[in-house]
Amino acid sequence: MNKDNKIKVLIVDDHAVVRLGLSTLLGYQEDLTVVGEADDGESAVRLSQEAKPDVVIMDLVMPGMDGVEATRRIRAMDDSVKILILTIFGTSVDVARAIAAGANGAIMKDASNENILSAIRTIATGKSVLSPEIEQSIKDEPVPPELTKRQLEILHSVTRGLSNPEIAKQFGITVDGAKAHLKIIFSKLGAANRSEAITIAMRKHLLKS
Amino acid sequence: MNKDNKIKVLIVDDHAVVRLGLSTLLGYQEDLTVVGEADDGESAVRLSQEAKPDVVIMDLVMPGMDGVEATRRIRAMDDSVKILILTIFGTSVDVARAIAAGANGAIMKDASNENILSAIRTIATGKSVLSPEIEQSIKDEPVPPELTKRQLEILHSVTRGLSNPEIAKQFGITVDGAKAHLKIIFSKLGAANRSEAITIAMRKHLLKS
DNA sequence: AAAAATAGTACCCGGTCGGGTAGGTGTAAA
DNA sequence: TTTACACCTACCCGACCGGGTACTATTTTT
Repeated sequence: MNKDNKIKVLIVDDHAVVRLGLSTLLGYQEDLTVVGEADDGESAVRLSQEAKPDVVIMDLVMPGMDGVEATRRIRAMDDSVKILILTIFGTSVDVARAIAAGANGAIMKDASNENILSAIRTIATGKSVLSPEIEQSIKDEPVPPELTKRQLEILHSVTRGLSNPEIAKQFGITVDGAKAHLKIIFSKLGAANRSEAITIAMRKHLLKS
Repeated sequence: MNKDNKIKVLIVDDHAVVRLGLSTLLGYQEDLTVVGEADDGESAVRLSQEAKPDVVIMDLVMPGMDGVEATRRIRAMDDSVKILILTIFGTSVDVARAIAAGANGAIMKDASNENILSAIRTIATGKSVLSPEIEQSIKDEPVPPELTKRQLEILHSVTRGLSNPEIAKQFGITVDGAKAHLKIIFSKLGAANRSEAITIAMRKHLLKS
């Protein structure tokens, strides 16, 4: 790993308590050393250049640049840096995105301290770590149903309770145009109507609000 | 507080990392001592009887009995125990419920270590601690629009995309009956139609899923 | 005991919804 | 250069939605 034979770890989490917990946990381990802590994506990217960690423990939900984007940038700069997603919240969809962005593993919020340590060590050797639940949920949702920008805008209007005539007026198109969009949205989401479409879109985190 | 003049603290959180972080943080303080840790509501109630803490640091979202219910029971048994909600996730509505259940204060996920410590000390003296954001959000939603059990069941069917005839069949009532429920749900939520009702209900966390 | 809320049935009516079909653009990949 | 897709228009049609009103019964609250 490096001359001291210790695995260098960078901790990235926006919660001070979690950072303290992780650094305490890692501090007790003889084969691990914490080389830095970051509380957002920008700092994470910067510190991973300066401190050259072997493993980055990365939270997903953070203010500013999120964990997925930080993962992408760190891996783009140096793909010898291994990244372990440790998501306190964050859904399986987010994790799947992070994996796609280059993360080497992910463990969920309910992980025990032992699980976290073994995950770090496993990842440091170059192997990947995926909890069975996450692996399953990635397979369950092979294609995140992609909606175009326009379709998302229209869907957002639907969540605000707008009718097709109202949507048409708002977007300067005809009612039939609005309906045409809705038809495609429904078929992409597998929804039978507006109500189900909203629920599905919420569940898949397609809506910002 | 007690003969050692130390504030006895019970830590309740289902995340091992957070518990470790908190106990580490509190361990450095001369006026604080950790008398126990719990990872769910049941253990929290039991330990608060055995360990007689002065302050309980309570997470809201936990498997099994949640923080709100645990708060209610602990305060019911002994209202000299002060409870500080430390919510990693958990919305302002949840916090408001916890306050109503007897919690003495709440701080949000982005609290610094210093904020957490000062909140513990403040609460131990009998004062209450509420972050400005939380205080504001409690005032913003003075009346959580209460739906009856029946209305929530029907609203849940709506989120699944069921039509009025389908809802009627499912509940063994007439279509007019289903429509009558929907009319009341809409007026309570201030929604113009099913779509807006779903969005509002989601935002106010009235739906379990 | 009276008032209010919940739950349910029933009818009317205009507007909306969703599906089908059939086209017309433009843009961006194969 | 086809092919595909996003975007938009147009028409038809049966079903559905939401609002209004009215009435009954039970339970809860005052």
